[in-house]
Amino acid sequence: MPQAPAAQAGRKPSRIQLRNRKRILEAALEVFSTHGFRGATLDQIAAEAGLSKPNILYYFEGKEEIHVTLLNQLLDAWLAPLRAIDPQGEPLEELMGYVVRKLEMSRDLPRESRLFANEILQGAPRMGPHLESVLKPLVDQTAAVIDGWVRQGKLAPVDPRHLLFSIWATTQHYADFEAQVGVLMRDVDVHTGASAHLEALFRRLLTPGATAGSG
Amino acid sequence: MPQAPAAQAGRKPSRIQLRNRKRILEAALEVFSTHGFRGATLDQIAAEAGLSKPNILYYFEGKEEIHVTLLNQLLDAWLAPLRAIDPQGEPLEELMGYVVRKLEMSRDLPRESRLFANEILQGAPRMGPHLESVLKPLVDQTAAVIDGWVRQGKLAPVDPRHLLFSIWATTQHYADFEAQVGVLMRDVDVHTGASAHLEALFRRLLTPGATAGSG
DNA sequence: TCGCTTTTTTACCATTTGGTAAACTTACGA
DNA sequence: TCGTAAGTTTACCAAATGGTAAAAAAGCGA
Repeated sequence: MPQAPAAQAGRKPSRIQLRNRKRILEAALEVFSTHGFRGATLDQIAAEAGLSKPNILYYFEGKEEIHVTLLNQLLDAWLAPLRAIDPQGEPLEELMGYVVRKLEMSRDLPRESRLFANEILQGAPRMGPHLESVLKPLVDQTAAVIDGWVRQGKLAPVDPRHLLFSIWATTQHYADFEAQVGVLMRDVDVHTGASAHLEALFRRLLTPGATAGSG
Repeated sequence: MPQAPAAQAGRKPSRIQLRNRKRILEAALEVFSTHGFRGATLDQIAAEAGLSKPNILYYFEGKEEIHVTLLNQLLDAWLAPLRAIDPQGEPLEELMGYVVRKLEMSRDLPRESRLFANEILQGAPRMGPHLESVLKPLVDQTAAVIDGWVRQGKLAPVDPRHLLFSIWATTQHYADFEAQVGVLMRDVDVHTGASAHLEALFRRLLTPGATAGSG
């Protein structure tokens, strides 16, 4: 067997291997996040990575493997802030901290956000199982924590899952819909305004006290 | 000139023409919204529409024209609820009504939402000018109305544009991220829960009164 | 029913694109 | 410095895809 580092589970990747795999994933992130899976081509990724197409296929089995690798790596980083919520912490501050961290991720890692959005938008064809096995248990667990906080009266009553949806939606919106946000808020410091706004939005929702009922 | 109804600006489209153009656009909405522009193929659209590929190209100049037609038709419907906000109305109820209408659209027209999301996600390559000429003026105008309401003390202080972003993000999330929402809230009545949650979220934000300041 | 227009189908094409084979070059331990 | 393994390039391919030409088939007013 003269060559086979692509799917090779063999040990100890060489320095070159490490460097080039990283380059490819970085290039692929750029290309996939802006064009989606089918919109991206291996040629684009190759050009962006400064490698030839066959060379890329020397490191990865195919287009799909690159995409899946990216997605799975991403999900971990993506969920880190959620894992960081401390059930022992002060409920309101734990959740507000989560909002802030998610907004920062949206600003600092917009490509990752868009990659993820593209995948989910198209029905999560390459991520469904992962959502089930990784995301769902974590969300169930977090939802239980939040429910506990609500029952203790430390938070205003909320549906934990809808709360998470709102946080994800509002924070990631700045990355995913950047093209639109850019048209509507030209040369303004978007992040600062967003931060203040989301701070108010979620603090008001979650602060316990009189339930703002309506007619 | 034996044939040319595709780009033809000529008058009076025949009954067949009307019916088939509608079929094609319906099929294209289905296909584009799930696969994105580049991910969709004319063959898929043709199959979905029950027509042959060349027949589709008899009615539209090409793939791009179908997409653009869909997008422009969509934007109008999409902005209708925003136009429906009445500057003379009761501020809080006008905005809450807007939230409700947007959430209903997300439930009833998820494909349209995803089509739009796909386009914006990829940098609005075929919609940029339209956003500029149609969306921006309308948003500027609405922002002025909301600002007025805030200055009159009828609403808690908010940045109108960030408010709109939050409304769009939270409501459209249920359509655009349906694949994820479905994993996390299996066989639950998502819409009802979402409605109650967003009602609380935005009513608390917007109800004037003590500003929920923080540290 | 005739004759003309509109609509649809049958064959094709050129390009793009994911992927492969095999030769060639470089890295590196002995 | 030499030989083997790792890495890279050149030259291809088959399938998919957007699109076209032209003939065949409906429609339809007179």
